[in-house]
Amino acid sequence: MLVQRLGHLVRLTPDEQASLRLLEGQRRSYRRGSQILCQGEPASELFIVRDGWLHSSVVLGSGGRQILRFHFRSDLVGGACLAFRESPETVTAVTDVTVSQFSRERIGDLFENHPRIGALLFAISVEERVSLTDRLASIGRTSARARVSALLCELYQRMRLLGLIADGGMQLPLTQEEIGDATGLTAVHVNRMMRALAEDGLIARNGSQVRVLDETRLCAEAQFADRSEADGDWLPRPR
Amino acid sequence: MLVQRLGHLVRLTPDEQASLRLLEGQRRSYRRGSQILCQGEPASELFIVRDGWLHSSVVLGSGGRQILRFHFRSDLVGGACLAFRESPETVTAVTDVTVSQFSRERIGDLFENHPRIGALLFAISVEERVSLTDRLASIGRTSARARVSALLCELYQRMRLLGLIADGGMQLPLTQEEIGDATGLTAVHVNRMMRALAEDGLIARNGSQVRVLDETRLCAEAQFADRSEADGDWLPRPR
DNA sequence: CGCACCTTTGAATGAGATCAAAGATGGTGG
DNA sequence: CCACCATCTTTGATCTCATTCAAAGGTGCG
Repeated sequence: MLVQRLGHLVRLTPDEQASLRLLEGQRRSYRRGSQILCQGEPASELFIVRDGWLHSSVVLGSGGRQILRFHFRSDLVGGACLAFRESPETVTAVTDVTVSQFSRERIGDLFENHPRIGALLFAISVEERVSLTDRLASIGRTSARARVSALLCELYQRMRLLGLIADGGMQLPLTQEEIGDATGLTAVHVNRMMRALAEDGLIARNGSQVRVLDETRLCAEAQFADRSEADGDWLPRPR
Repeated sequence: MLVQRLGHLVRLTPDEQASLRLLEGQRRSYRRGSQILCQGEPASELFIVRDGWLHSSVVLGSGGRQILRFHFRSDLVGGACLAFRESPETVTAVTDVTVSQFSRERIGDLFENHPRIGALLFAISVEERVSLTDRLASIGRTSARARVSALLCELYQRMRLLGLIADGGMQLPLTQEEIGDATGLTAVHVNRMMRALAEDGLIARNGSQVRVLDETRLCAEAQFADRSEADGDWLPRPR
């Protein structure tokens, strides 16, 4: 599945594809709510999401929690172990999940044997960094309503890329508290904002199902930046 | 200077060092206030800071600006062009600066010829990502006072690593508006927080000079996470 | 010296937090 | 299959931190 993700930018050679598939051997499942990685504990394994949702978060001394990113199918999780001995973040299963697990030395092998894959991994990491900076701008500089809208836009567009949207509706397995932790708001205020968005006809809710009724307006309110396509001209030749 | 930065984790081979130094040929200077990269415009060049401060920021439709990160000597700037045709962020000179400039194809070459350097670049990118997530948690989940403290802690520790601290004092060439744009606050409120920190004996100010009087307490108030040392065990062999 | 920009301070306002409690939902075990 | 309990959502009232607006000092540069 990482094959598809990286293959977005370039056509991978059979050899590259085979090496990537090697990463996806060891498969594990976790129950919703379980912690796959824990802030402050040693970590040297990475994960590729096969199925389900996870999120990574940082917990502050005061008890506050900031959710950094939600992870879906084909996302690479736990990359922090490539720069830190102890995990700087906690990774939690939002739903029941299945992941592929492998040790960070495999990443070193990839860089060595398939420089272009290394470069692609770098490009993906840059993409996620930009996604983080967009969130930062959203939380730092926009209203509660815009922040909730922005999160919905982000999730909606990412799920659409994965083909997880059925006629405008997406399954959001998140509590309002989790949405609050992702947007820097309280659960109570998230509730009010969601209700307001629904009343204004931007979205419709039905249990955990959310339909985006007016994506254009939602993106506008969110000040959501739709990032241009990636571009692999700079990549080294495949080996 | 990138040599020193990457050489932190491992001992670079002479060959690796030479290749890195090739990046630092083309040198350019910019006046304080000038924009080196501009959000939305095509970009395919990267920069290494030689001297001076820059920051990268995102500007929102409403006019709000979020400063994402300050860049010092030996920082690599503009990596976003490795994943996006158009720059997702603006890079501005905070002071007069000198940078080395090179095209993104050079990065491709590095990945190809020196896999370990590719991996090191990846590790650095992970480090900066974590720094961003710490900022995100700070802005999303802590008080104004803590946010300002956290920014001061971050800058203080980074400058110390670069040897830019003279007996507890650092030169902060930032306006309070810039500090506000970095912390998600208004300039007015930044002013009040700085004053409060000074009154409480955590810092002392004198023009643009800031001395940290009680680093322990400042870090505690900031809920500042001092990240553990990096670790290069997973890196591929040098070529 | 004078102008532009920055810092400082005060007062009024407002967005979002907090506190509290009443519905809704869904998973589990009897 | 149903009842119960935990968890989540919804709503109202109040409070607080940060913003906004305004104007008076500072600072440094041309």
